[in-house]
Amino acid sequence: MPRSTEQLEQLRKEKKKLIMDVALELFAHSGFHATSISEISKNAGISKGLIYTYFSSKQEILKEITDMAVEKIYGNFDYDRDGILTRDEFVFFIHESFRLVKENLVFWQLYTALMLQPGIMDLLGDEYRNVEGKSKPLVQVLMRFLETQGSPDPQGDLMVISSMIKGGFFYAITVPEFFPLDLLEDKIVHACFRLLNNK
Amino acid sequence: MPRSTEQLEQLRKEKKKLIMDVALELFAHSGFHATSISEISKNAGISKGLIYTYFSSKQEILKEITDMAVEKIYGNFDYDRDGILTRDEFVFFIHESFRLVKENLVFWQLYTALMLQPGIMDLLGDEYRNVEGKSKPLVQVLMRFLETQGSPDPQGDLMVISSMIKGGFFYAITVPEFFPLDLLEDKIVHACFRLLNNK
Amino acid sequence: MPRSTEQLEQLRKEKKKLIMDVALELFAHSGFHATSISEISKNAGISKGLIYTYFSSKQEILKEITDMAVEKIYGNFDYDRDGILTRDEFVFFIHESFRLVKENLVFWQLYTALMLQPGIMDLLGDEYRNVEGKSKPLVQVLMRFLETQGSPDPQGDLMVISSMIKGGFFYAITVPEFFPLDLLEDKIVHACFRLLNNK
Amino acid sequence: MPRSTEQLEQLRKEKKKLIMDVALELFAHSGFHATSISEISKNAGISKGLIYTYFSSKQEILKEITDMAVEKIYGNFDYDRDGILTRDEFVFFIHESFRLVKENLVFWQLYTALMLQPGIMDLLGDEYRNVEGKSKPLVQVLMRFLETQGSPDPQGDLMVISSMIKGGFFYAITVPEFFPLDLLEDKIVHACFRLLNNK
DNA sequence: TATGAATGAGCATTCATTCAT
DNA sequence: GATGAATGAATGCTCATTCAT
Repeated sequence: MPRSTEQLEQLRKEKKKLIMDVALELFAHSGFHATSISEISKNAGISKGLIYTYFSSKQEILKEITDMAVEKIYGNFDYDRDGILTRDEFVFFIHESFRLVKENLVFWQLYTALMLQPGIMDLLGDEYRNVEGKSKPLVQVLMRFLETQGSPDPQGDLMVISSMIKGGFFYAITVPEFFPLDLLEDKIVHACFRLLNNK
Repeated sequence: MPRSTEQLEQLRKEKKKLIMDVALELFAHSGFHATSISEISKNAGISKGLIYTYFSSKQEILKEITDMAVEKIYGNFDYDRDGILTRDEFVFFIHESFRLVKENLVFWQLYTALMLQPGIMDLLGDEYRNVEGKSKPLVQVLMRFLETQGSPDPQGDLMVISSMIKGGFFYAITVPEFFPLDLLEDKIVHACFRLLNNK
Repeated sequence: MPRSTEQLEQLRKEKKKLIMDVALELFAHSGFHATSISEISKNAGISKGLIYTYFSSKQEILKEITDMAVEKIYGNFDYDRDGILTRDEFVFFIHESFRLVKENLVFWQLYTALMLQPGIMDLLGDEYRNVEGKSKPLVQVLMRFLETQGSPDPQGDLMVISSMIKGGFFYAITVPEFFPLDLLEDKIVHACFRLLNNK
Repeated sequence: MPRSTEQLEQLRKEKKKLIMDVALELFAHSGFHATSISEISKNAGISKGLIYTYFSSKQEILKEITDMAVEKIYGNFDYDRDGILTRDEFVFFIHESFRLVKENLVFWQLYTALMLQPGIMDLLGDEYRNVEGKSKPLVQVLMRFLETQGSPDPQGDLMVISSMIKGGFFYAITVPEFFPLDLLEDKIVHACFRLLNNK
């Protein structure tokens, strides 16, 4: 007699997650192409063939990893609320962003590496636009915030602040031991206000 | 009559450079693993076998590309001079850095992608430390500059300014069309002084 | 309460037949090797595993298909009766043969394809000799018929008539739309008598 | 220094032919799907990889085999000349056809097996129409011949004669030891005239 | 009986590398 | 120096078969 449907469903979910976790780790560490299905299966303690019960191809593993991460990351990141950021919300927004990056370091490492290799991004098709697409409103929220703060040059400040945050993320992802991250966050928040206050 | 030794030497150098240029372009565009020796040879208009008279392996091409680029980039970048930066020198320093990045976009793209994949970095061995190693004094020069400018928190400012520059580079490398780069540079320089002035 | 033994037996038989019917269709359409057990199970609406309670291997499905078809086809084809064919019986014999082919087109297609691949035939072992073996008396009956009809060259006529019938079957199997089959049958019967009459 | 172009060209041609010969033998014997590239390479005494220097895929080997055989077979088979067959030409035509089949038994075995598996034929694309296409005028020539011979039922006779020849070919291909082939040819030719004479 | 997750050998194909010419 | 034929290990993937449930 077959196993109960729920049991099976549960089993499938767990195994799928296991594969994705292992794959994410390996992809981030050695790159997509340098990671073989064989390696993934070995690290996951399963057979090569089983992977294909859960994913139709290596690419699909990548795709689903991206989807999962994007869902997980942006899912509960309600930066947009009413579209208007107060000062407190802005502080919260930056710290929240850093928290997300720190909590998903491995994914962001993979994602950043992916972004630098258009060849792979193309494989992902529309999915990747999830990430890029979802970060666009973020820029708009930031822009509006700079305007409400009375910045005399919102566009210039946006560039500078975006760069600062992006750079901070980059340090967090590539050499987290280089700067004490919590300190870096504070300094960045602080710097933002210093820039805004001496309009 | 055999050609003179120098002529031969010259020919070798040119061919080697050709191979490295082609390889860099392809590595940056499609990634190291997705680029085959066959492709490199085809794009360089030579035979597969010939590549192996210049390089002992595919990895060595990557290694030498890194060496060459580091040499070329940091070779004539005398940011250190007397170890002390004046304000003008600081401005020059940032613009010079951006110039270097813009002029070698493809290399930096490859290099950044590489940095995100320890797996490949490890293959390169000590060579990669050239880049990291050579950038350390840069940080020190910056640090001293911040101190001479009377920054009340040189370490914090270093973090923030480093992040800003790194982030700017990242935009330059990944989405150069996103921000007008020249403008971005100016804004970053300007922001630095705004930060330093409102100590 | 358990079902009666016969009921169970009946169920088993029906399921087995279902599998064989589905398999025959798929084998004939895409070939033995290109048809997977997975596909068979899907088309039969059962699980992969269940197939193995009815057949010990993929090859065995093929074997049993052949057996079944041969049984079905030659089982109620009493061409032999008293071993002597009258003219009417000869006519009936040819039409009956065509009917068998037309009614089991898919099987004959598979069988003919199989015959052309000794590799697979070998796998089937003795079973295939069922078909070849059973067709031998057929040839003898034919031979005797030609003799009784006073053919001056029974062996030659046997070759020619056998070829004609075989060729007709081939057209029926591969391009049934090429010749109107009923017409073809008539013409063949007619040709046989024309050949026999102008001894 | 590289080998001379002609030498290379010669080498390539020979090796390509070797691969195709071995592949044809194996395909005909065990079928396309049951024959692995590994087997082909082993039988040809070369490495697996080398096959891909000459053919881009397994399918392409099949395609080129078909092309080659069709070229070879129909290339010097001028059945059409002036479109009109005399009696002598008709005799020559049948014997020539049998000769072609006997000389390329293995190919025709493969080809016939292929025809019975639409799945594979589709892989070949337009190429296969070469064979089918080239045999169409043949039918027309035959038809005209029957008319000039004063057949009262050219269409019926075409069916019967086509079947006879096709069946003869089938015996030649599948069980050449069954009928003495030369005898079979004569009997078929003879039967044709018997059919035509007793209009 | 029936399921489908799991296995692992096998397949077509790719590619860094070697070497005879 | 220069070529490209040749190699064979490795890759992504398939599939007949097994087995815990």
